[in-house]
This record gives sequence, C-alpha cells and structure tokens, in this order.
Amino acid sequence: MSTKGNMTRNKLMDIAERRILQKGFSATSIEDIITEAGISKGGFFYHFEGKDDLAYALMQRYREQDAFLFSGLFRRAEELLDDPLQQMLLFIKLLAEMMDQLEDLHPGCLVASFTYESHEVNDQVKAITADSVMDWRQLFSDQLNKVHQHYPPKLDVNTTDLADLLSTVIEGGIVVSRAIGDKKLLVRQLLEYRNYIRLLYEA
Amino acid sequence: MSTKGNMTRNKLMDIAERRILQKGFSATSIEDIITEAGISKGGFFYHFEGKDDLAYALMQRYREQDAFLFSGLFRRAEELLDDPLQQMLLFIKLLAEMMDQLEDLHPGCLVASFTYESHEVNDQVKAITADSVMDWRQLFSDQLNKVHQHYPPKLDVNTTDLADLLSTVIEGGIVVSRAIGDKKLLVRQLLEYRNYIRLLYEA
DNA sequence: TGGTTACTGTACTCCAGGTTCAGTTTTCGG
DNA sequence: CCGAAAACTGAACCTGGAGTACAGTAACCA
Repeated sequence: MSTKGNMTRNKLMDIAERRILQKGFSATSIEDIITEAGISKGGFFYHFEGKDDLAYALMQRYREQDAFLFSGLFRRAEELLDDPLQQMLLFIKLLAEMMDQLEDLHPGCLVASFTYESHEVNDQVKAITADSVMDWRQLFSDQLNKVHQHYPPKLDVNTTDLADLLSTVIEGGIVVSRAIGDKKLLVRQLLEYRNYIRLLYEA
Repeated sequence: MSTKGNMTRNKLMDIAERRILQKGFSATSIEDIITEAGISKGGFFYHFEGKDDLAYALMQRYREQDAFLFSGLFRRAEELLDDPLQQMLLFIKLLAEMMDQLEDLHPGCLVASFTYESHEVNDQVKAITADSVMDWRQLFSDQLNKVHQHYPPKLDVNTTDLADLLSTVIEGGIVVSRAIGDKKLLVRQLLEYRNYIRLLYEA
C-alpha cells in the first residue's frame, strides 16, 4: 500500500486535486503537476495513462474519502445520542465544526469542478461524479428517514429532497463562500440547514 | 446600440457565455467561439482585447441581467401582494416557475464558473463576480428585512445569512442538478428554501 | 543477487490556442 | 455618392501542452 510507487502516485493525485480545485481541470496541465511533484513526464505516464485516467482516479478516491468522512460523523453521532433527530442535528453540527476548522477558504469540491467542465471529461468520470452525489443522497436520506418515522414533519416534505438540500447547501456554500472570500459563510449556511431540520421536526 | 458591430459583439458574447457554462472558461477557446459565430480571429480581437476582456464583459452583462431579472420578479410580487412575507414567498415561487420552464438543464451560472476557475481570470473579473453575489445579498436581504420587521422569527436568524442561503441554494442546486442530470431538482430545492422561510416567519 | 518496480532524460510529433497586424470591405453621415 | 470611420479578413507567429517512444538507471525487496 505505501510502497514508493503508491506514495508518488498519491503525491501526484494530491497536487492534481489541489490544482484542479483552484484552476479547473483543463487549466491544470500535466507539466504543472510534475513540476511541483519534482518528477519527470515519463514518471507521470508510468502512473497514469493520461489526463482522463487521472481524473477518474481522483474522482474515485474523492468518493471513497467522502463516504468515509460522512459515515464516520454519523457513527460518532450514533455513539453519542439515541434519538435519530438529535443524531442528524449533531451530524450537521460536527460537519459545520469541521468546516470551521479550515484556516483557509474551503478548497472546493471535485464534483462541482467536473460538473462545470463536464464537456472536458469522459463519460466514466461523469458517471462516477453522479454516483458520488447519489452516495450522499443515500447516506443523508437514510438518517432522515429514521427521523421521519419518529416525528411528524410540520410541512409536507420528502426525505430525498431534504437529503439533496444538504448536498446543495454544501456545494452552493462553497461557491458563494469562495466568490466573496468569506471563510465562515459555508459554516453559517450549514447551520441554516440545521435550523430548517429543527423547525420541520422538533416539537 | 444595435449597430452591426454591437450585434456581432453580442453574438460573440452569447456564444462565449453558453460555451463557458458548458465547458469552463479555459476550455473555451476563441477558436471555438469564432467558428460558431462565423467570424475571423481578427474580428474577435476587434471587439475584445483578449480573453480577459471578454470575461469581464460577460460578467458585467450577466450582473446587469440578473439584477434586472430579480428586481423584476420582486416588483411583480409587490404589485400582487401587500404583505412582505407573502411577497417573498411569491418571489421564490415565481423564480421556481421560471426554472421549471427551462426545457433543458439549467445552463449554469457564470459566478460559479469563474469562481471555480478563479486562478484563470484577472482581479477585475474576480471583483465583479464578488460584486454580483453582493448584489443578490442586498436585494434578497432588503426584502427579508421587511419581513423581519413584521414577523418574529421562530429561531434566531439574521437576514444576511438567510439572503445568502437563497444564493447558496441556487448555486448548489445548479451543481447538484447538473451532476445527476435531474432537471427539476433545482426547482424542488428552491421550494425547500421557501418552506424554511414559511416555517421561520409564518404564524 | 537478481528481477521487478519506479522511475529519469531526451527527443520528438502534433496540434491548439492567444495574439498581432497589414490590408480589405462595409457602413453610414454629410 | 464620397470618404472616413467601423467592421472586419487572412495569414503568420509563437508558445505550450498532450502524448509517444524508449534506452538507461536507480531503488527496493524476495
């Protein structure tokens, strides 16, 4: 796992991810990446077949990391609390706290990057990007369904839309936060989402 | 205003905007644009000093169009209703209806495009992008402030964050909607935002 | 110690993209 | 209908990036 080759591969992916989030996919050149990594072009093509292959690998890793992160936070919430609504509210709070600890602006989200440059990536990358969003929907709506079964919502809502709203707030919060250079905006938006859930389900 | 030169300029901008929203800024080449416009390269550089100049002109126009659109919807809401809360709710509904009438996926938002490729555009473009978001904040929070004065919110919120949440839901809704190819998602997310406002302020 | 893994370095092709400019056509006011 | 200003054309220039090919080398590890 942590052979020399894997370390270099990960390093290349780290650099690529950061640059893509900053500059976009097509503006990120292989030249850029290998210069920062201190590796030769041949070295790059030893690890990846090309830019498309790199994009796919990045999205795949991103998806796994996200799933790990979110399910970790849910598990933590379940450890601490029994009530599904309180778990959900805590989950959002934990997520907001994580975002709060970033000293810089949120680096961005690969899903958004590839979505806004969808004509530049192949169908496999598009597909896994969509899968990633569907993962979030599944994860969030699973918890919201538990809430839904225990508490009558104040308004007629469905849990899929509510789940998507969290993805929406995260993606939108990143964009707006970066656009006006306000580090804490994303956190505040997450807490607005939390308010909405409270108003919907709390007695 | 509608001299031949202006018509060509607008045509170039229309094509550029559509392509940038689809493929991103740096992936959109001048070659692309002029081919579709049926004009020569020299012709392009007669109208714009370069790509940066084009980006700035696009963002400027976008900002004006947005302001026109949003304030138009607010005026319509004011014509039809007197109560500020009901006006706000109607505004969101009108906005959602507009989005609903798009037969395709939402084309995207230039603010998001330039934000995710901020390293590719100059400081002027970054500045006007931020200004555009601040316009939305101003416009939305003006109305929300009126609501706030008439109705006690159920939870402690500030109108700036609430205003930003609408921008967030729009930007995020576009991303998520496009990522999974669901045309109606953005509309549904806007109605979730509307729900939140209702729960916050309605008796 | 020797084979596999992980590279380096160079050299090359091909093409796309941004930019410039001298010259040509079109438009339109007088 | 003339001439200047506006609106282009077309070709050339240069850079840079994706990808290829491959021979040689160093590091790792069984």
